[in-house]
Amino acid sequence: MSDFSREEAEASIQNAKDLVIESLAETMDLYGVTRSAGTLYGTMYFEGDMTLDEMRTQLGMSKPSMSTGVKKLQDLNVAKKTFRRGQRKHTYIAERDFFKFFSDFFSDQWKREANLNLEAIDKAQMQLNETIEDSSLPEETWKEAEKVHRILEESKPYYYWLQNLAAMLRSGELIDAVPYSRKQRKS
Amino acid sequence: MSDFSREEAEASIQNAKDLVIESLAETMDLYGVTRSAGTLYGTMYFEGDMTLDEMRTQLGMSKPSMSTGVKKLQDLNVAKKTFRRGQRKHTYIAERDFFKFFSDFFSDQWKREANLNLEAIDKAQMQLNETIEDSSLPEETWKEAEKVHRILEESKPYYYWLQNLAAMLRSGELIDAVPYSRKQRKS
DNA sequence: TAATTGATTAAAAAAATTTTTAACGTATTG
DNA sequence: CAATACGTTAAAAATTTTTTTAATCAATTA
Repeated sequence: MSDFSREEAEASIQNAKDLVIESLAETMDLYGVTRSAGTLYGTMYFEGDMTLDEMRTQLGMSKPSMSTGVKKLQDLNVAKKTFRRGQRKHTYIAERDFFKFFSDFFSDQWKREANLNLEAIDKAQMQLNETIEDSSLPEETWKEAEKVHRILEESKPYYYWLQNLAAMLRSGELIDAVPYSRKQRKS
Repeated sequence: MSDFSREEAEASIQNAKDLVIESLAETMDLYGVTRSAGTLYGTMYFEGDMTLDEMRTQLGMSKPSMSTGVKKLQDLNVAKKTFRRGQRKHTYIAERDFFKFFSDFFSDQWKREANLNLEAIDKAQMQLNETIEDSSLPEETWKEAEKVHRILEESKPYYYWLQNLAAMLRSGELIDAVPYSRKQRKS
């Protein structure tokens, strides 16, 4: 039976895509990507490789927007430059492997976070030691220095843990330690 | 020996704190918190409970800023309202347990992300099925519908995996599966 | 219960980010 | 090697977000 005209069917397909594009864009917000770059990713997600002009046509935005958008997606490793034979324009394709994205993104982020904070803690503790070792200061003062030193010391295990987690994620260990299928976990 | 005056020592302690406050604020950017709310958290991190007016004095900002900042931190579960005996003003204290923060934050975020996308995928696939089942359409059209359907189907394992990861994180399983100490992992 | 203090909401101002238009540089092709 | 097409950078415009001031609401106390 023929419920749909061809045009209706194609509009319906586009509508289905849009539902997911919306949802992907909303998600990518959480990964520090603007809504428009997220929508661009979602659009590319359903296409083969695309030129900047094709993107612009689909999204109705300017070409520099596409250029910077693609750049952001490349930084995130979710878009790659491709070669299309006999095509003068540059082409780009979306990375569809979310596991790879997850691993790259969070292992980088967590490693950076841990290193940044541990470095600050080290510097702060060295500076605090100068005060702590100075016996001529009033009790109140070096007690405060010791308190701050202790608070910082107590936070270190978290950052070590985060470094270890990042390493496990990068190596693939973590991915495989969690089941891939639905409701496989005990209830 | 007396290298420091008391004032110098106190300035030095504050300087040490500031190093870490800066670093915490930069980190919290990654968790969707504005720089100023991040700085507020860092400030509270080294203090006991604080009133809005104490915060404002320390940060040199307006009281409504403190009010909305604390609210954001409460939403993130990194600040809690406390009771200070005989204190009319409200007081708040920073949560220092980063493990708890990590678990709460990411298990929520990942669960939301998985559910949101799986829901969109479901709706999209149902809509695509209408086109796929319509035998009167040109081959090109239902082939496209099938392709999109397949792409979506192939992404599901990732979201199931993410749901499982979120559950493992919430239950504490994941935290304990990763070592807490430095360089414990094989090199 | 009136007066006062403190917190939040609303509206305005300020600041930061995103997007576009326009200019520029680079590379490809005839 | 000239001409043209493409991509990126720069500057301007537009939008969004953040912050503040002002007003309102709520609660405590005298």
